[in-house]
Amino acid sequence: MEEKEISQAVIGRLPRYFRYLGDLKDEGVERISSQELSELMKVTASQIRQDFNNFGGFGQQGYGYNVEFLYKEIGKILGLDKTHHLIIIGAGNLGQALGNYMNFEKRGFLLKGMFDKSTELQGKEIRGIPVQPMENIESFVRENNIDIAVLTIPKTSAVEVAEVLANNGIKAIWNFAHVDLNVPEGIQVENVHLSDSLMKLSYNLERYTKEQNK
Amino acid sequence: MEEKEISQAVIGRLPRYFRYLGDLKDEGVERISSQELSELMKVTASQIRQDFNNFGGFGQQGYGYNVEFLYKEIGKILGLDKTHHLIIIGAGNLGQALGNYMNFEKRGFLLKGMFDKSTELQGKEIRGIPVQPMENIESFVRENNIDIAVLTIPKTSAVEVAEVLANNGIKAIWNFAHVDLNVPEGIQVENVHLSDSLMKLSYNLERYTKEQNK
DNA sequence: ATTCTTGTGTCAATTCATTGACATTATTTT
DNA sequence: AAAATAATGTCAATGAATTGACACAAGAAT
Repeated sequence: MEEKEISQAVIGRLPRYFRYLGDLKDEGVERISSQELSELMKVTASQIRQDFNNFGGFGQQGYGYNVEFLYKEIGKILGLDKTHHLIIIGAGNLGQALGNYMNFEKRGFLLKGMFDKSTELQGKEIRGIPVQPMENIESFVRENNIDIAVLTIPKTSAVEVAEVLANNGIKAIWNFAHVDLNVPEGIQVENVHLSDSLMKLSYNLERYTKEQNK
Repeated sequence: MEEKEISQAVIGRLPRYFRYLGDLKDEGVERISSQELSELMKVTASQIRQDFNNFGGFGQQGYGYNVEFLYKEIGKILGLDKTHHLIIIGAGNLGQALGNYMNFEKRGFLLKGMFDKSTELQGKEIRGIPVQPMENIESFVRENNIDIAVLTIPKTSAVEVAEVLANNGIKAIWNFAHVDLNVPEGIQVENVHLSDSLMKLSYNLERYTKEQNK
C-alpha cells in the first residue's frame, strides 16, 4: 500500500491541511467536503482529493471527510504521533527564539539540549535547558537519543558541526544557516533560508511595482 | 523584453544562485560555465541556462558567465540594488532575532521601526530602534515610507494587523504568523511557516526510518 | 588565416503536477 | 422502500517544469 513515493509537492501541502483541519476541529466542525475545504483554503477540490488519496481514501462518498479523523490521520502521516528529541545548536537570538517557542513541544518536539560556543551564554537556561559548550555535542547526541538538531549558527561553522552530528547518528537537521549542508544520504535536511525568503519577497515587490508603472 | 511572467519556481532558485555566485566572487573566481556551476550546486546545467535565459542571456558562448557581472545582475533582478524600509511588528524573541540580524542591512533592508503590544517591551531598543506601541503603526507606516512589514506576532492578532497595514499603504508583508493572511491583491505576502517546515522534516524523517526497517 | 574546442541559447522531448470529468456509492428525503 | 442528492475516488486531459540535444558563436590553438 504505502509503496509509491509521495511527491514533495504533496508533502509540502500537508501541514497546511493539518492547520486548517485543526482550526475546524476546534470550532466544532464534524465533517467537511472537499468542495467546502477548497473554498476555505483557496485551492481546487480536485487537488485536495488527489492529495488525500495518495494515502488511501480518508473520505466517504456522499458524506465527505470526518474532520477529527482526517486531522489525526494527517498528523500520523507527518509523524506527529511520535515524540522527537531535539537539540538547538547556537543559542543566539534565533536559537533562543526557537527554544522558547512552546508550540513545538505540543506537537511532540521536545527540546533536550542547547549548545553554544560563547562562554557568556553557557550556563544560561532556556526554559530550564542549560546552554552547554560545543564539545559536549557528540556525547550528548549519542547518549540522549537525539534525532533532530536545529542549526542556528553562522554558516562558517555549520558545515563542520553538521559533519560531527552526522558522525554521531543524528537523523535530521533543521538548518537555519545560510549554507547548503553536505551530509550523507539518509540524513534528512530541511533548510530555512530566511534571507532567500526575503529576497523572493523583494523580487515580487519590485516586479509588481514595475508592472503598475507601465 | 521583460514581458512574459517568470515562474515562481525560477524566482525561488535565484537567491541560491546569488549566494553561490557571491561566494565565488569572494574567492576571486572570474568566470564559470553552467557545467561547473551545476556540479557545485548539484542541479542540471540545462536548468541553470534555462533559468538565466528567462532574463535574457547573461553568458557568452565559448566563455561561460562572468561571475561578478552575473552576481550583480541577479542582485538587480531581486531588487537588491534598491533600499527597502521595514518595520517589525512583534518584538518577542523572534522579532528581536530578526531585528538583530545585521545581514539584512547589508542587502539594503533597513529596519526603521519596531512595535509591540506589551508595555514591558515598549521603550526597549534593538540596535538603536525603540519598540513602540501598536497604536503608532498606522501613522508610522504612512509617514516613513515603509514598504515591508515583518509580522512576528501570534496568529490571533496577525490577521487584523495585516488589514491595518494594507489600509495604510504597505506593499509587502513577511509573515511569520501561522495563519494565511487575506490581503488585497497587489500586496505581496511571503510566508515563513516554521512549524510547517518542521513537520515536513518530521515526515521525511519518519518515511526514511520506515523504509530502512523493510 | 584556419581549424578546433568550448559552452551558450534555444528547441524539442520528457517527466511531473494540476485540473476536469464522471461513474459509483453512501446518505438523505419523500 | 425507492428516488434524489451529495460527494468521493479515480481516470483522462491539460498545463507546467525539467531535462536532453544540438546548432552556432566566441575564443584558443595551430
